[in-house]
Amino acid sequence: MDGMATTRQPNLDAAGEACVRGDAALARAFEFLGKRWNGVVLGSLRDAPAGFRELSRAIGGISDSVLSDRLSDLAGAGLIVRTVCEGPPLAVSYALTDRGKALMPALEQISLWAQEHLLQDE
Amino acid sequence: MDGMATTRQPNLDAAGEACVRGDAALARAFEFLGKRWNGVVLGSLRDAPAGFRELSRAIGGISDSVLSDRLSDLAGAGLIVRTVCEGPPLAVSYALTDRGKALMPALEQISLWAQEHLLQDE
DNA sequence: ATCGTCGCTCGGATATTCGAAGCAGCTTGG
DNA sequence: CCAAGCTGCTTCGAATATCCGAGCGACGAT
Repeated sequence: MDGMATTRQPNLDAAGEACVRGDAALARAFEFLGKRWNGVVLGSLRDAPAGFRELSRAIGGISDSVLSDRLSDLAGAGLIVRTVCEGPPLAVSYALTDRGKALMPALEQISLWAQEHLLQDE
Repeated sequence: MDGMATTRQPNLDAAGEACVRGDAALARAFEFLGKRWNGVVLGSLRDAPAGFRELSRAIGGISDSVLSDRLSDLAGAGLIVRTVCEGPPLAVSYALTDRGKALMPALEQISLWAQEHLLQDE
């Protein structure tokens, strides 16, 4: 061990910081994706817009309050839009924005990975 | 009412099951990725194995207790391995397994998305 | 011996999520 | 008409998850 570990160059350089290995961008992304249902909600919107109850059912296992929260978050972040269809029957529809759509390839990749490596348990 | 679903057939199609719009696989994946730091931890391990403190610093903002928890989770799920290097200096090293490595393309995709669509706000 | 680092664990605050219930408006239907 | 079901949420209390700081044993350097 003598030769090698004496110095520690791994990720601190004299100048200062900003040596974030894990990608600051990745970290930023996971401030959203790391919330319990955000990823799944986005995935449910992948193929088509949907209403509140529709999402609730499609996702399964999420509570109304949380879904409402997630939807607000996502809308606030500009990943989805909430559209109210007046008419009489008063329907609401959530859909992906461009920013949200741009995330779909990543989600598909994850889905693929899950299908191959996480089939149903480990 | 117009359109669809006149009767209460939410979204079951005749063929069989798997009508889960959001992809069951995606949902499964987000049982891990949806936990607050899991994605970032994996991302930090992308290029090279690392020790506990090293990860703690590289990630920044995570507490020891949570990091420890995440590491256990990930190890339990078979995405990373914990290797103890005896010697005297007693070092521990966490590294991705094959399963974990297989997830990297997806993470890169997410990172890319974040760089383009999530540059700096909030 | 004293200090600093590494790899964790423990305890207690604080934030997040859950699950059920409630409310208003519209629709079916008896 | 009025019960009963649907949709789109909101509120509440309780369970969980996460955060933060402190501490412990082992080791190396000073």
